[in-house]
Amino acid sequence: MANTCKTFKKVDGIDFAALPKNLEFPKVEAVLQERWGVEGTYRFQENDPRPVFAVDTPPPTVSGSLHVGHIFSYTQTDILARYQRMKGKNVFYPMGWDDNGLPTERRVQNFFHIRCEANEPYVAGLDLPPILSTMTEKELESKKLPQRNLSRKNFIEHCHKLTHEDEKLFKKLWSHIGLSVDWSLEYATIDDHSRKIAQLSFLDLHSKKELYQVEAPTLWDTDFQTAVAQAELEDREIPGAFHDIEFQVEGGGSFTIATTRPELLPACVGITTHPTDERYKKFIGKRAVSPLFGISVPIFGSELVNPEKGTGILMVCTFGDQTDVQWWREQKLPLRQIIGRDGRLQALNFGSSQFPSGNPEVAASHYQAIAGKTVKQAQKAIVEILQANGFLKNPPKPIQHAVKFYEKGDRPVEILTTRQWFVRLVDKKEKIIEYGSKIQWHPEFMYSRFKNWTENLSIDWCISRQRFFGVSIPVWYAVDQNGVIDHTRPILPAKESLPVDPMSDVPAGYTESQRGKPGGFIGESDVFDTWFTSSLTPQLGSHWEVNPARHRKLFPMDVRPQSHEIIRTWAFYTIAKAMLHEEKIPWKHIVISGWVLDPDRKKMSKSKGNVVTPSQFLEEHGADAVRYWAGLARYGVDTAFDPGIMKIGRRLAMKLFNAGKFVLSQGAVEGGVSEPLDLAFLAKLRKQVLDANRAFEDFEPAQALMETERFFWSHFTDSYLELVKGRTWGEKTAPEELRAKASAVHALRLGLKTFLKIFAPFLPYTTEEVWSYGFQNESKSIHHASYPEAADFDGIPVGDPGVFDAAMAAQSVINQQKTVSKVSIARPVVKVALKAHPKTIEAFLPASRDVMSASKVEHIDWIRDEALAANEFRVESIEYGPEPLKS
RNA sequence: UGGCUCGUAGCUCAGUUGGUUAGAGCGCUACCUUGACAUGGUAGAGGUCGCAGAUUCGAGUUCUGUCGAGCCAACCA
Repeated sequence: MANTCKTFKKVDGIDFAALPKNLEFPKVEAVLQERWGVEGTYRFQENDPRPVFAVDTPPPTVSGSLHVGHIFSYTQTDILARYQRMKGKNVFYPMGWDDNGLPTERRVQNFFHIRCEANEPYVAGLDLPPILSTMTEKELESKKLPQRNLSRKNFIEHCHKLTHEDEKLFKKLWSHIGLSVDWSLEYATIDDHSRKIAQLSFLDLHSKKELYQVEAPTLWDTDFQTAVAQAELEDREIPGAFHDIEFQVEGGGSFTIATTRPELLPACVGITTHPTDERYKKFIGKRAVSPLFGISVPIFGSELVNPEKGTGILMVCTFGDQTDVQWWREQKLPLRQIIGRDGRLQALNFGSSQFPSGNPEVAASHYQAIAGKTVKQAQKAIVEILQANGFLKNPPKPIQHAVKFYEKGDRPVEILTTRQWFVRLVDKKEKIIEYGSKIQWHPEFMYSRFKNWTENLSIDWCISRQRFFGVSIPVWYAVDQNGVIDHTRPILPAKESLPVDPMSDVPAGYTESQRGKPGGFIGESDVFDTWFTSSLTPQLGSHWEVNPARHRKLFPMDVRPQSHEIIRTWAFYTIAKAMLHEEKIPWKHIVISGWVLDPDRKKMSKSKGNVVTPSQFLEEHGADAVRYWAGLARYGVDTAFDPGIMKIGRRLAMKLFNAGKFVLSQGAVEGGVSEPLDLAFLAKLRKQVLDANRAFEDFEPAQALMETERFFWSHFTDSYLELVKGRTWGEKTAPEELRAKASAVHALRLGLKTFLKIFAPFLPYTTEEVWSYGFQNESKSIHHASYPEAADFDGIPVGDPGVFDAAMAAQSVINQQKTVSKVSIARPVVKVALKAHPKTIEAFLPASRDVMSASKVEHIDWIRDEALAANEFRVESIEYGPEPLKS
């Protein structure tokens, strides 16, 4: 709808009357996205001498699910980047995709209903359609279709295919929300460059002797069938039960242990109790016999046992938990592995040296009932047998207890003895903490999370995973003449040959025909923990070991934005890596964003079904409004999802647009700022500029937004704009009138320009649009304009802010009187008697013409009263003129 | 059990190094369609700052204790 107001006219080729009544978001967003892309507005200039501001952008896990949490934290980072860009920095702001790893594999498996099977032959050109496009999940489930087995190579191809599609969705969202990312710096953690850097990291750590490979008890997820790291564990409260099982002591006597894992009875390797426990200390040094399986095990004392817990005496198994591992090491107990990699109880040979049963046949018959079962099924079965044979002293006592899970898994982790690669970290805890302390944490208290975690670290970093879609561990092993693999001397590739895939590439000095043959070699099939690669994001961006000049320029980076739940993984590993590789910190600042909670203040998660999808809110409120909501949140503070805040953001954007239209339609005029009210306003604005700068420098952009917004409404649109309208309306001819008008127009334009710039990092679309109506001669894009600073006000006489305060207070008190009298604000006032302190009157007088004009007051009678506070006005009497004519 | 964070108006949150009468927005109520904007404007009601002590001339702000919420870890036989 075209605007017909007489205020609007054509200025500098812009027909303000033709502009829409309000900002049309979807249209403007699309146009500007296109323009920024074409003009390369956010391009990093590698050969530019300006100081760099490098952002270590989190590569999002490409899992196809986008939620408001993404928008929230990425927008906060973008705001920082935009501020630094306007500060004249050469901003390095890449985007990566974390597309490998378990979440991706799981999604690909479900999406195509496939499974990776190492022995399956490769099928060239295989391109499966997504199964869920032809049937619903329910139909799929009811049909019980078997998953199709794919070769490793075919499986990886499908992973690439799906992640590529998912990345497009992310990119679309990022563009819509207005991230000022340089898309020419796009990368994926599985691409050749990332694989190369990750493998270089491996070689470097290997040469520094910080890597080792060992066959040892390892945390194992039975669903994914891979080793996992301590950092990837989480506790979950699940129901369980204490089972009281009676053991006989050799040479007489008996006792009852309490266990939550009776299915591990065949894996029992010892019994322990507290050395001072009067009930049991007589048994220490003797041996006990496990019921059902008749295996003789030693009884030993240990300070670690809590006499209060259970029955005060317990069985040590292979392996119930990490304490079992400790006892196994200390007491040099035998190994009785009964749980297989698939989480099922594997076949055992009772009577062998490993399972020396007193009665192998009986043991085997008991075990037959649980062999091949999952842990859960086996538990149920063995409880029945124990009960039938009278070994269960009491009915199982249900409890609720915390059990360790792999954070992405569905069953508790087991501890299995497997061969894995580790990075030595436990011996460097203090040094890692020291490096962490050299980084500035925002908010500061997040450092204690990092410190706390590092202090409690007890296991080295297991970096090998028995998965498929990941970065290969770049080693081969020699196979000797007897066909035995020699793990002790891994064959490493040359740096120049990276990246390599040991499953298809051949080590130097061998030929492909020797693969897997005696006297030949075998490639490592394991891949890296995804954190091994993503802990290198700064190095991926800086091209560490590949381009030294670029690395020097970008590393350490300036800021790492991330959320707090991955301090123990991403932040921790990144700090450790930078320290191990170069004795450096990876970034100067780390900024921790809070979580988005649902309106009931619960954490949003897919399983709870309370996830809000971002696109609907972007469409409903506009990108700037959503950004406003994100920009208002302080770092490290969780924020409830609240569309109400977005509405306010939209209101601010609209107001900026309309105020911009009004100011710019005045055109630029000759002259300077001379009127006291205008100088007073600019003096206040100057302070606002200083505050905004300080807030950003302190990493508190929310503060800048909040304060500027308040100032914008109260001092600009609601007051100053209204106060000077009288001087801008209509055709002016008298020199004094022209001068007064010019003063207002100059101050209005400087004010608008300053507000646009301060809001630009938060509201990039609205500000760019309004900027294009009047300030493009200063800078094509507002996002390259210089951030406001005190020097912008040089050459303008410093006004007395008191004039502005007095004018605002007087205007307010007259408005108030009109409201109380229930007359319109436009009602003329023939005469008003105002009471105020003499000093307030003195401050007011220079602005009296503007206030009288804005409030339609024809005459003021002053009453001096020293008892009133500063800027306190009282209406003693008021006489209204007739209501203005309505047209 | 330990570490960290939070507790201010019905709701969402500000409140800088202690300093007049504790602020904003939303919501609510009343009024006003004035020439950038009704996706607007003007005003009003609404709070013993979780609780109890201590320091101080003075505490929402500092200290101690306590209650409640959340997070991270330890324990988890």
